[in-house]
Amino acid sequence: MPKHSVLSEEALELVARRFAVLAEPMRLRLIQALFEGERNVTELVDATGGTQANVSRHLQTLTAAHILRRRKEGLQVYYEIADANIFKLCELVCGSLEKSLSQQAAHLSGAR
Amino acid sequence: MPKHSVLSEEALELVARRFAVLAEPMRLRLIQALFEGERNVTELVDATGGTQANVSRHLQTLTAAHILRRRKEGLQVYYEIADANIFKLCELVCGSLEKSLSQQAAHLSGAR
DNA sequence: AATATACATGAGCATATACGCATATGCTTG
DNA sequence: CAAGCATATGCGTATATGCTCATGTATATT
Repeated sequence: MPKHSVLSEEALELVARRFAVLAEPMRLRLIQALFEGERNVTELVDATGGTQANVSRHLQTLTAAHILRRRKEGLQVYYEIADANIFKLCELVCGSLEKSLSQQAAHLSGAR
Repeated sequence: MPKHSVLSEEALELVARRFAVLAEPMRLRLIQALFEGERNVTELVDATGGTQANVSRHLQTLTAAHILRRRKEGLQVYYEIADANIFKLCELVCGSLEKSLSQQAAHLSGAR
């Protein structure tokens, strides 16, 4: 039995889709802005510097992916991170990145 | 001081780029095929069912992202996973996915 | 009820990228 | 050095997705 189970074609599609949701700087900015707790759309627009329309769209994408949760309160809509795994995911990728970058740096500085 | 450091715009771009590399079913298939060790291109073509050209391209993308490592041996080129974080990454995403799916299932089955 | 505010969404444009086909490159062997 | 195999790459096409502008919808206020 393999250590890692083999995923079906549909499962791979889903995993890919999930990575794709995280593959957008603006969405990462939004996630980052929500690290410390929930915020409404206007606050997120201010925090990210995006247009209201664009922010709203990305929030929709993140919510559809169950990464964020939506809470309506009167006129405002508050979003917060719904999937705690996001924190670990970001940490892991950042870790990988640091490695890649230090490798590149070593390469550039002429280590051979 | 925030628990999670705020990333610069360029850093976010890099993180997004990294997620984008993983956001392709064929590349995930390749990674999966390499879970148990290194393989050459022809083997990977057979394992994934893709065309040689396409597999070669995706291998290049994964290697440029430092996710795979390339080793040339005579006529063949062997690839293997270079970044062990990939395993954890995939586990995390699969975990998130299961949650999302079970939520959707609960939703569909009429729990409210 | 009319108006204002917060958020969502439809349409259109621009860009990116996966794929297939054909061909090039690199290495080995006779 | 010619031929053959393994791998890489240039190019064209199709499709997906992000962004902006304008407008729609819901809730609150006067």
